[in-house]
Amino acid sequence: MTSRQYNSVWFREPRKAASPGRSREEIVMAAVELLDAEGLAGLSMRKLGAKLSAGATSLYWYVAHKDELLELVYDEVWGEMMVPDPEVMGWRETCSVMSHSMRQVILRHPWSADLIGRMPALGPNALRVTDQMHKAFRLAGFTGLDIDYANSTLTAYVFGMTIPQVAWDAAAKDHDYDQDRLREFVAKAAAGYPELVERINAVDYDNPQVMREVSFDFGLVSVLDGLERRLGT
Amino acid sequence: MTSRQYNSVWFREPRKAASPGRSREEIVMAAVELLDAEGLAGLSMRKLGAKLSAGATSLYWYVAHKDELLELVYDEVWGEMMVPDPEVMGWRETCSVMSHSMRQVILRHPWSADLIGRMPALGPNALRVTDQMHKAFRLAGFTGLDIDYANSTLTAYVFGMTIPQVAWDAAAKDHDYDQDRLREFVAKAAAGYPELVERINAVDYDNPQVMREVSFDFGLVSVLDGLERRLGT
DNA sequence: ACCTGAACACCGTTCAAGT
DNA sequence: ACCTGAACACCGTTCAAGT
Repeated sequence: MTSRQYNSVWFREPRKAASPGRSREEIVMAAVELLDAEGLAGLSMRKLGAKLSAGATSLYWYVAHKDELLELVYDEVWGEMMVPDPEVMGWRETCSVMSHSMRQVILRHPWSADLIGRMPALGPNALRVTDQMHKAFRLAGFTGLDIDYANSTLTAYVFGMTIPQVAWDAAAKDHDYDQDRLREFVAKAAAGYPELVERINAVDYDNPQVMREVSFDFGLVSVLDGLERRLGT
Repeated sequence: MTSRQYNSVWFREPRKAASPGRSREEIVMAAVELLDAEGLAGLSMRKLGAKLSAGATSLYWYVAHKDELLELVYDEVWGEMMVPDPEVMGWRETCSVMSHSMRQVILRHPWSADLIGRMPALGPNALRVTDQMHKAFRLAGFTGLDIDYANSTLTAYVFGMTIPQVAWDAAAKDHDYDQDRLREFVAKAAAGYPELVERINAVDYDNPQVMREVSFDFGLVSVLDGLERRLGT
């Protein structure tokens, strides 16, 4: 395999821009725009180069390879997540706000869902968010490794809830938003599974967004309750 | 865009094999092997064709496109998940066993982590697992949509906990398993974040597997406690 | 009905050559 | 120091042509 040393993007000073639109910062910005518009599959070094009116391979002066670029855009996503100060909001409220923000950011940048399983979140923005969350859990009363565990649990919930949702949205978009057909499809697929059939009609297909919010909050409250229980109050 | 109708793989009868190693079943099996060996990026129609001693494009007789093949292998993964009968095990134990099984399956097939955000789980195996889980939550005392919500919450936790772990493993493998360097790297990256620095040395770098298990169980118990709380006992 | 190879329109990345 | 285009080794997919 590659067998390179662990020298992350984050440890090399970004090279200075020589022409307009060619700093690391601008490259990353353009990449995010391209990703938002065309998804992960729509980002190619060639297209990105063109967008910056540069030769496709010019970018390799600023980024070692595409994966590095993805590390950079991934952290950009973390940069959009909001974490209130747990000292003024209290830990539960902090967790709640942060969870909703995290979810919204991923839904806003669906391609980021694919990156979560691809590279660890080690950029400065990710670390800042994690740091704040650790603070929240420390203030809540967790100590030692339990701080990490509690944070992992909450983050896992948010990711796990949001990532498959992105997949659903993508499938729906790909197949022309035809809610009725999708519903029919699911009903047909679920036929023969008694438990599924039972409740398939209970689902409110007309207000999927609302149902999702309710579902998300149900789980969030459950997770926070479960964590609170660890505090042994 | 493509704008095709919602006609999933699951509704077309698989075409019969004409030569040995060319049924849908065998194609999927070979694909899983290739994926296990070389990861998602290592699966190409050409390589898969070669593995089956077929022309690269012969596969298109059995599968409409690569995405469809991925849907099939994805469901294969769901087929490996074990769900005990909740009527004999009780709901909490059922959830626990299923969660660990789900996690192990994903770790065994790391490429599956990438598919979770890419396509909905609508295959027969996925439906079977979901059906069983719904049964467990119904027996637990949940009713109506709460059954869906509870199941979503648990599944989200397991996915969200496991997917980023796969990313870590991939990064570690890519960078030569050098635990010491990785540790040093993380320490350096975390410098400047007081909460992170504080506990970075508490992490047991020598037994990462053990820590992960502990972490997973911590979160799992929390989630199950939180769900139980919804039952209002 | 099933399979093939050629062809098309793409990729990421390297590298010698330019300024 | 920075950028380029050509080139290499790949992709997924289509399709006319074979049996």
